[in-house]
Formats: sequence, C-alpha cells, structure tokens
Amino acid sequence: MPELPEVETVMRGLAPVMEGVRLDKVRAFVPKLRVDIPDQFEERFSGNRVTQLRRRSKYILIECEDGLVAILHLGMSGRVSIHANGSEKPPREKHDHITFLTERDDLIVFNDPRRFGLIVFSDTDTIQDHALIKDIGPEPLGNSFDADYLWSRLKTRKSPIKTTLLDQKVVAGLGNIYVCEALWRSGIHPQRRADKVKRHEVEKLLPIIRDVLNDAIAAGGSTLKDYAQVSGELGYFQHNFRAYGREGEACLAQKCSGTIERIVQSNRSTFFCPICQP
DNA sequence: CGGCCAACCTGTGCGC
DNA sequence: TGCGCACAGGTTGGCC
Repeated sequence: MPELPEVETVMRGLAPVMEGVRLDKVRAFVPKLRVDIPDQFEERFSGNRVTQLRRRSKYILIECEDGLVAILHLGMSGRVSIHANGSEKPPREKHDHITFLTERDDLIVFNDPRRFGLIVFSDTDTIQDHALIKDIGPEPLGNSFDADYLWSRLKTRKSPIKTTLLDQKVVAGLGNIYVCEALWRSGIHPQRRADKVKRHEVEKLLPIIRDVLNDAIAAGGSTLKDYAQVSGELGYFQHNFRAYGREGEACLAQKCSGTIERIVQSNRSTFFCPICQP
C-alpha cells in the first residue's frame, strides 16, 4: 500500500484519536512481523499517554509522555483502521496483528496480510540514531531537499534514475507509484543513468516530486486493492495516475501520441511513455 | 561502497 | 473447479 502520501494520510487520521490520549490496552497477537515485536511491547505502551504523532519517511512515530516512541511501518499491505467508541466492537479479523484500545474506548487496529510491516520502539531523544531511521535521506517536502542536494546525490550514481529515486537513502518516502508519476511529469526516461540526468532536469524534477506528493496527500493517497484511510474512506489519487498501471493505454500528455509501456527494473514494474520520456 | 537479486509473506487474477 | 504462475504500494542481507 503505502508510500509517503498514504502514510501521511494514515497519520493525520490517527492524530485526533491518539494525541493527548492514554492507551489503556495495547496488544500484539503475533511474535513478529517483518522483525520481532520487542519484549515488553504491550506493557510499555499500555497505560502510556500519547503526546504526538509524527511521520518520518514511511514510518509513523507514536511518541509517548515518558519518552517512549513506537516506530510503525505499513510494509506493502499494512492498513490501520479506527473503530470509534460507540461503534460495535468488531471481532478480531484475519491478519489483525496489533490493537490499541484508548481511554476513550476507541479501538485502533493494524492489519497486515503479508506481514512486511513492523512495529518496534525506541526513545524520543535518540530515535534519530535508530538503525531504521539513521540512514534515511531528507524528507522530500522539507527544506533540505533542494536541487543542489539532489544533484549531488545523482551525479555519482550509475544506476537508473528510477532505481535511484527509490533508494530511501537518497530521498525519503518515494515508492514505485510516485517515482513513476514524477518521472512521467518530468519527461525523464526511467532507465536513464542517474549521473546522466542534466542539471536543468534536476531543477525541474525536484518541484515535480513535491507536487506529485502534495497532490496525492490532498487526495487522501491512492487506493489500490482495498487500501483505505483510517476512517474507511478511500483515497482517490489513483484517478490521477498518468503512468502507473496504465500499460497499453494512451499517454495523456498534451499532443502526445505515445502509449504507456511497462518494463521491469530491479524486479519492479516501471510505467512510462517512450515518446515524452525520451 | 555501488549495484543487483532473492527473500521475506499472503492474496488475487488470469490462462489453461 | 482447480492448478500453476505472475504480480502486488517495501526493505534488506548477501553476493559480486
């Protein structure tokens, strides 16, 4: 499911039911997801009060008043849902792995069929040194992500620009969909070597990355399969896809007669227009 | 270190 | 109806 816009959407949905709220009962029903769920996980969060939610790259950080912070990643298939106080308490469904019951009797459920997600904990004041966090590149919507930075990271890379933009050490939070979309909007061929992308193209690409992400966040993310916002509402950015998933369909660029092609790079599908992404 | 692939999992859709 | 295969929004360990 989740790239930066989907994770941001989930976090924004969770904030009003979690921030400032005590967690009465936190439960983990599996010993591990992508990595082990740490010992004492339930005990450390049960009874703790959430101060603030943050997002770093594709991680949701749940900060608590005693300095504890949960690091949650949704993997490929992770979803979070809220069952509000007053709604009927649902039975635990298949692949429901983590639940948070709040003092207001809201139930927050993390469901992840493929179990590529994870949840661990750390301390708020040392989280920037945590193994999962420390090597992640700048936030693409933040001030430190500028053309000088991106140019400096691309100019030494011999791998394709598509693959390079997927590298979380280069820039945080991009995934397969939004890289395809950003390259399509930028008119850059996904197989072009990163170090062959011209400076003026980097100047164009950078704000386009921001625009794609901001557009997607404004749309509540993209709904493939059954991804839903925490409210159960669907995101709708998928209706704005210009490349991703459009193999064999007409390119939607002005006056372009091209057809979207699908290729495989690093074992992942890439969609692009061979005419307007030369 | 850079670059690439396989592996981690389950579910779904398609061709036969 | 069933089987086998390809594919899916991510990350990373191991190998050259």
